[in-house]
Amino acid sequence: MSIAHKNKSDVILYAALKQFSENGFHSSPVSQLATRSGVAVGSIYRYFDDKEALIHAVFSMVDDTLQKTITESADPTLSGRDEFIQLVTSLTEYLNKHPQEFKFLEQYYSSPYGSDKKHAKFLSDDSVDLSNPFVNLFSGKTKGMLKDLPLSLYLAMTFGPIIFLLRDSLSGLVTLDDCLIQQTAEACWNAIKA
Amino acid sequence: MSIAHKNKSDVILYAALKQFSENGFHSSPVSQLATRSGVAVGSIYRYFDDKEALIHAVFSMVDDTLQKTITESADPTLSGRDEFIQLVTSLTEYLNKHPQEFKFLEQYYSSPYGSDKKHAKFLSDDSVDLSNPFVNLFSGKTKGMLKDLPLSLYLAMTFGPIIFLLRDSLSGLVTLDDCLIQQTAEACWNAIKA
Amino acid sequence: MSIAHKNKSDVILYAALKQFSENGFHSSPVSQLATRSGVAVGSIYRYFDDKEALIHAVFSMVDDTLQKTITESADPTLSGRDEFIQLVTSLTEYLNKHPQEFKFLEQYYSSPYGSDKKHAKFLSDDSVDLSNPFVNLFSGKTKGMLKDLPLSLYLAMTFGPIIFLLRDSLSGLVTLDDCLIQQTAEACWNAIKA
Amino acid sequence: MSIAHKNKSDVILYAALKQFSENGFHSSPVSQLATRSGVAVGSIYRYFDDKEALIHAVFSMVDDTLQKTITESADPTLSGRDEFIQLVTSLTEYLNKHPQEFKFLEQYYSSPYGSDKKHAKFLSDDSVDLSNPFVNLFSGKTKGMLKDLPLSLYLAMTFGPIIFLLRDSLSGLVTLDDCLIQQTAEACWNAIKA
DNA sequence: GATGAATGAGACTTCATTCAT
DNA sequence: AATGAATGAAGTCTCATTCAT
Repeated sequence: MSIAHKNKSDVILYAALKQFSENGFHSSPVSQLATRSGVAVGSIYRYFDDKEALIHAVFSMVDDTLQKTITESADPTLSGRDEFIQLVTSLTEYLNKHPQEFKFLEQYYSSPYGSDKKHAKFLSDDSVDLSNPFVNLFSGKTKGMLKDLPLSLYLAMTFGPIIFLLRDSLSGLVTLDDCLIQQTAEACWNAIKA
Repeated sequence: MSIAHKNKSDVILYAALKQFSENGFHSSPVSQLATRSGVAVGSIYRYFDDKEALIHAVFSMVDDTLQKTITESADPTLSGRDEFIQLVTSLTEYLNKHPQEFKFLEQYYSSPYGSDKKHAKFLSDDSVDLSNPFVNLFSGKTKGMLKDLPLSLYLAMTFGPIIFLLRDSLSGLVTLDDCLIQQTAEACWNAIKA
Repeated sequence: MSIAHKNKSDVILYAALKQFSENGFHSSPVSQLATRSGVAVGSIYRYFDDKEALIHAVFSMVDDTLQKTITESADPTLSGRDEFIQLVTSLTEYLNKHPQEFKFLEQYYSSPYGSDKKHAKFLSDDSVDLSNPFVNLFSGKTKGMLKDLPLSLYLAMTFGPIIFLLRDSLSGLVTLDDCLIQQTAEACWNAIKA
Repeated sequence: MSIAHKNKSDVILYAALKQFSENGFHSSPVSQLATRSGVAVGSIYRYFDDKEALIHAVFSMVDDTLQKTITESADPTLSGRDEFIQLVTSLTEYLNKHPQEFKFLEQYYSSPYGSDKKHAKFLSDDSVDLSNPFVNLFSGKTKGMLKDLPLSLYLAMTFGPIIFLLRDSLSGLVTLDDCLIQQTAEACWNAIKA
């Protein structure tokens, strides 16, 4: 099915993701979103209550895909260490290959729009959410393999470096290749392993 | 020297820092900056070319102070490990006690305004800048004490977790006390030590 | 004949009367009229040229019914005074029991839409229209019973108080019961009787 | 003092009164109000929070002047009947000479904006407001001179006919000259006198 | 005949910037 | 130097109307 036959609301969502990640929310007038979507301004308001609703909808789309990606990469047959490395690697690779999604998420979480959600499930400290593969991992299989630290620190030592490197990668300061990703994942593990 | 006698441009800068960190660039009309500064709108334009110039000036002010703070906390008499711990601790404590500055920097770097500067000196990968105490440390005293990794990864393993925790702290998800800061600094070291 | 089998254009007219009287012309988007009518937006445009035509059509419907009601209540066997009282009472009771119609008329006449028609037949000074029972009454049977005043003043002393009270009734400032209606009709008569 | 030197907010208020009375609230875009005021759109928002606030401000201006006019025309030395005639005459003459004010008030009270105030003091049933010369009159001097009717009916018999005639006058259906005004005032009195 | 998605003109409002005082 | 009233471009959103299905 060609893009021309896609759901119009999906067309708008993708165009908005592009526009937002390139220009930011405030430099993305609805008129421009409309142009990029190939629809009229009014049509956007048929699918989304207002600009804010559109932003949240883009977030949901991005977040859902990210979650599915990571969840699918979790391999319970691996050792605790190897599953950790695997998860970190998958997450980093995905975001590195999807810079628009990464930029959007960064912007969303640091904006008033995302302050509710605080952190996305995969980037967050929502410690009760066992559906998060990372939280699940830290709460289960790795017991005894890790230093005794608060969950929030496990998460900070995992996501913090990744996010930092992804930013540098976007800025062109760093080339985030497989080797560097591997090194990063191992360093993260070393930071928290017993 | 009381605030009343300060340079008028400094008064504006401080008021702008407050306003920007609390409300964001786009919810900070110049008229409001003027009110909070206790000056007229027109006066802001005497000291700064336009709103964007003011934003960059606030950044310079914040960045300068941050640099000075960290540079002053560097203690060459300590061992490589201890100096690292010391630097990380100082930086984290400073930003934790100055949430306005942290919020401003976060916002600045994720905005079009800060995309030029890429990363502030202390949060960055500007690898040639030996005046940055971290770069200086990784390039000198710690030689041989660390795994052989790219500088950018050293920096990512240092700043990434801090920034992540500071965000969580601001969101109220985590209490960033001395103990957690100490644990974090040590974990960072473990991540990169040989 | 149930409402479901009514003429589609009548269904639209009734829904529009409701909507207009409750929300006013400008807070009644055609889409909402469609929803309340249970028809599609496009269908409204099959029966009415545009929104303005619909408004005029609602007026005609309301005005026709009102005329018929009053005309039917005229009783030529009564004395001039009693027929006057009877007409005033009927008109007031009808409008008091049909607040939607009254609200609509008020709105219509005070809007650009109704400025053409000036005044509805029953509320007007259309002095040549003998089909209007009031005009008919003032021009015939009551000759000699009334002070010598212009017809427009007869009409003003008749309809003015009624309209005023109906407004107050709608506002909840007054309870327009049978007693008050009777008192009003008599006061109107006293105002103009010889 | 020429109009050019008037308070700018007054200039806007007068232009708005004109525009609203001629075209109605909904056919008076702020851009047109600005043009007629000879100011930029933005300037209107310096003086009034939004269009609604402007509408209310126009009402206050009109209502204040009307109140003052009527209050000043009250003559306590006259008999109850003569003071009543005097008040009715003054009110009618004032509104007849100020059709813009009359149109505005009609529109205001029949709009959502004026539904709070229900009725203006001089056109209303606010029965406790003795500062209203009419209410004051009906509650005092005329005791015993009037039929025993509810205050709301006194008011309806007073204002109803006037408003009706003023509408007809605006429509050109009637010429509201001194003679007709006098006849009306007397008919009103006859309607309620004992 | 009926439908309702699509359109885009136009309304309201904000706010960076200017400039006469 | 300081002031703040004035400006108008630009943004968000609504809704009457059209037209392909």
